[in-house]
Formats: sequence, structure tokens, C-alpha cells
Amino acid sequence: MCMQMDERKKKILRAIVQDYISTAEPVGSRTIARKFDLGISPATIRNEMSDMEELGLIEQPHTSAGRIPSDAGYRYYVDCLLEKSSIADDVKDVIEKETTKRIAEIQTVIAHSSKLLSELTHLTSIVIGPDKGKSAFNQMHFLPYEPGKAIMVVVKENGVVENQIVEIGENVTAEELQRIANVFNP
DNA sequence: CATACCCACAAACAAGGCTA
DNA sequence: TAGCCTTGTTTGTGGGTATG
Repeated sequence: MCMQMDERKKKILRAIVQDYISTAEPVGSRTIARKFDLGISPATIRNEMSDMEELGLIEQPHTSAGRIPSDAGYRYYVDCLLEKSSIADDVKDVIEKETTKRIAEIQTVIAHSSKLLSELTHLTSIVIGPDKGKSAFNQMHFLPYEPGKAIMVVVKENGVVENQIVEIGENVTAEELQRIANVFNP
């Protein structure tokens, strides 16, 4: 599932994704060297970035800009670089009880799932259903952005990755965000 | 052991794009 | 338009390895 890549490339890709998510600006080698303290020079980072661009993990908006994560880069980040946490047993029990109920209509299932998620998380829930010509999401992750806000990263089944800043509660922790995402993810 | 070669890395430089 | 930021390329250096 995750292509073989040395640890240094993984660190650089993680830095690019995290910095791009927080700034929404292309990330340069010098920026990475300065902000993430990887113990290597910008020139070395540039060489690694060049390799990762060949692999299709990052891309360059224009000649003199930094790099941004490609769809494949986001996918790799979500699948291979993000650490997943387990769901608490009591939460699992609630989900299992609710999901075994017989519900005939799809709209009711969606509404019911959304309501359950909101009750479990005390947050706004979002349901994305498959639509003609569009794809459903494959994985979802939330990344803390600033107090009261998080970045929602959605990886669709066709590999397309979308992200959006969403409002959350002031006191929601990163662990809680991860738990919410785990409810959606397989 | 001495030498040659390869590889990784860093520094310096030129060039292109963006912005105030 | 100047200054800044970024990239790609070139060059030099140091460490590891192979060979005679």
C-alpha cells in the first residue's frame, strides 16, 4: 500500500504537507531546513524534493515557487505518515449497537449516522454520499489548525484529496479529532 | 597501505517569479 | 523596478569502499 521510501524523504514530505496545510503557501527547501530542523542543508532537501517530484508526491506551481503536495502526496501522508489512534471500547459499543439497527432508506441511514457522530463527538458532523460522476471519500483526517479550527483532509476513492478549514470547539484536542476521523476510516 | 572511485553533502552562483 | 525567495547547476570536500 505504502511505497518504499527512506526515512529522510518521509520526514521532508511530512514537513511539506504540514507546512502547506498551515500556510497554504508553496514550501521551499530553505523553509523546511529552517523550520523543521532535519539536520540537512537546503541543497540536500532540494535533491530529495526533486526525487519526490519524479515520484509524483509533490509538485511545483511554477518555476521559482516552492513545492506543494500532490494528490498522491496527500494520499501517502494520510495512509503512511499519519499515526492512527484506537477507538475507545465504549464508543465502539455505541457504534456497533447503532449500526446493527435495520434501517431501510438510505437517507435515513445517512441522517442517523450523522446524528450518531454528532452525539459521540459533540461536534458538527459531515456526510458525503456517492453522487453520479463523483466519488465518495476513502479516508478522512482532521489536523489542528488554530484554536477553534481544524483542517479537514478528505481522500476520495479516486485518489483526489481535498482539504477545508472547519469550525470546531475551542477545547477539542488533537486526540479527539483523530478519534472522530477513526469513526469514518476503515 | 596507497590510490582511485563513488556517493552524499554543502556552498556558491545564476536565473526566474513574486511583491511592495 | 529592486529586493526577496526559490530553484537548478556546478564545484569542492569528506567519508566509505574497492582494487592493486
